[in-house]
Amino acid sequence: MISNMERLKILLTEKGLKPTYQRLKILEYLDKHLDKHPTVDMIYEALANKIPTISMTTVYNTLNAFQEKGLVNPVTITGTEVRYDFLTLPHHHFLCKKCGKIIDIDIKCPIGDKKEIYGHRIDEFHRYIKGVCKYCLKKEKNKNKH
Amino acid sequence: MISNMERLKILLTEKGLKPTYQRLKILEYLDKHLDKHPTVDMIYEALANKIPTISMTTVYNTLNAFQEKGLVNPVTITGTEVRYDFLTLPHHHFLCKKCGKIIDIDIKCPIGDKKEIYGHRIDEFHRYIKGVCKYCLKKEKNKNKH
DNA sequence: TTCCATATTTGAAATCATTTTAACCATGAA
DNA sequence: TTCATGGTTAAAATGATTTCAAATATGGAA
Repeated sequence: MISNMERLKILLTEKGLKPTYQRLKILEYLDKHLDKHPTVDMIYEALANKIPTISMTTVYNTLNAFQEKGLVNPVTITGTEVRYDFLTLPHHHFLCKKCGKIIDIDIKCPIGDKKEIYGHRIDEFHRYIKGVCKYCLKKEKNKNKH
Repeated sequence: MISNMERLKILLTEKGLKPTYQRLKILEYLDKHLDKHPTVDMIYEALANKIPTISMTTVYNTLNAFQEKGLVNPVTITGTEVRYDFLTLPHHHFLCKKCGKIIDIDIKCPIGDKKEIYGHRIDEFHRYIKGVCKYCLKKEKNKNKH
């Protein structure tokens, strides 16, 4: 049975990146917190406990390298910060304007598989929705009851 | 016959913004260059000729005010800069990775009119595509002929 | 029209995220 | 062991955006 760390090590090597301790730890964090869509800062803060010498520059460098290799996708949905998304399957994002949570959403759409639109070649297809998530809607409803 | 400037003046007043000279000029620029999706800098540079005293701060302030009132939409498709989109009808964006141009696209999609998805309330629905525009594709083709 | 209160504009300074730089360190090959 | 290469680090530089306080413009009331 292959361990999770082994899996991530292989992933880095496949992408042509040396599996250094810092890169592995950053990748592990992204993998463990898929739902968080963390910022550079969140990753740095979380790892600084375990790796006291880690620097912001390393987190920036690493995320830029991951992005170039297609391991990670920047998500600029909030408009004020860059969040990072560990790439698994293509999916879309929902930003809750109340709690700020970013929720992964699967939207089926006929354009999804097209390779071309109005003569332009399609390489990437991104979608995002802003609104209020069902948890915040529920809270609002309960508040109004009293 | 109502002039274009009158129309923009009315638009500002309707939104609760005093139609000052600077705001009118910025709005006029946005209206005249719908296809450009300009940055703060592009607007500043273009207006600095006509209004030598205008400041960056004013352009920032004005765009932030326009955004709050729903006159303008920030477009973060390139990942390195904020482009501004003068709101007319809902539409989507195509970024050409060769020439950097942002092209407005009309995509029909069944989800487009939905008010809810997986229980979350939909307020805004954004979509963007990255690829190579038809003009750059044509250039590439011609190059290969020789 | 003139005066006034208020909102807007302005340039300078402050802030904040990100990148650059240069020194240091780790790794693997000769 | 030595060397070359690439990665990590902290400090400094950069660049976009915001804050601040003073100056100015605006629209309403007298």
